[in-house]
Amino acid sequence: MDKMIIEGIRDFDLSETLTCGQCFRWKDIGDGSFSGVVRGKAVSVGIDGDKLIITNASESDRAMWQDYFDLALDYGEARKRIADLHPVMREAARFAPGIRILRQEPFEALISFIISQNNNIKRISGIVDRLCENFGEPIGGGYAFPTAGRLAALEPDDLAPIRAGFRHRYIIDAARKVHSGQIDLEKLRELPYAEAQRELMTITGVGVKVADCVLLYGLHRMDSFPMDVWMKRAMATLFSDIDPAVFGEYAGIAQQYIYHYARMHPELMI
DNA sequence: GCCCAGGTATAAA
DNA sequence: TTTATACATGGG
Repeated sequence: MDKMIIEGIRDFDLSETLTCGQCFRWKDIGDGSFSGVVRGKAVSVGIDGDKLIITNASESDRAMWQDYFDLALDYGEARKRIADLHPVMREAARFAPGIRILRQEPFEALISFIISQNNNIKRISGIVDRLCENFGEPIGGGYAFPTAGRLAALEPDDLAPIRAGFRHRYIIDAARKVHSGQIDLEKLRELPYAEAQRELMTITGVGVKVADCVLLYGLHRMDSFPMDVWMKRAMATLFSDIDPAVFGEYAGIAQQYIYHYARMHPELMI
């Protein structure tokens, strides 16, 4: 357990990627690096030039970390392609050149985005922290994300310590549907987008927006780009002339660019 | 106090 | 099928 170095890093900005609202367990240490827990491993990460440095990672997990940070995908190329799709996308893509779509654990993404509804990023992070501290397995330097089985055995009131309010019953319902096999998250990787979305929405507290986030951030469904979530909410007037199908395999990244862009241009939101 | 936050469930029109 | 309101909590 020491420093793992992954070389040849390009088009990767840790702050843009880890604080953009796609994940909630990374903390800014202050020197440009971040500490967090992924798949039960507590590490810190930093970038120096073209080197990604992961501290406290074991060498046997190298492939897992490359996968998690989506290092196999050429985001520079993706960004060019997206910029060429639409003038608004060219503008939006300028604002977050270093964003990557992480491959988070599906169950963690599901619970995290249930918590995210009608909430803000800072408080979401606090609730997720308390969820892990109270119900996650202790690991060296932190806590793993709780398993579906552990949460499924609880009652909504047992979640009082995490202070997520009305979302407690949603979290328990999600955990029980996953633990019982009623929802098979892995299966959602292969299903047509609309079917995967419909399955997720059988969970109380999961609507189109949460389902979209779970599919993109938890299952890396890069084909997700629901009109009813992003076109209406963020920039209906600017995108009045576009067919979302043109985004194809870049839809997920395009969606993240738009969200990031819209955050900096609230006047474009409806 | 009031408003908002990576929304959704629920009831009513 | 569409629209209005409540929802727990905490920061500004």
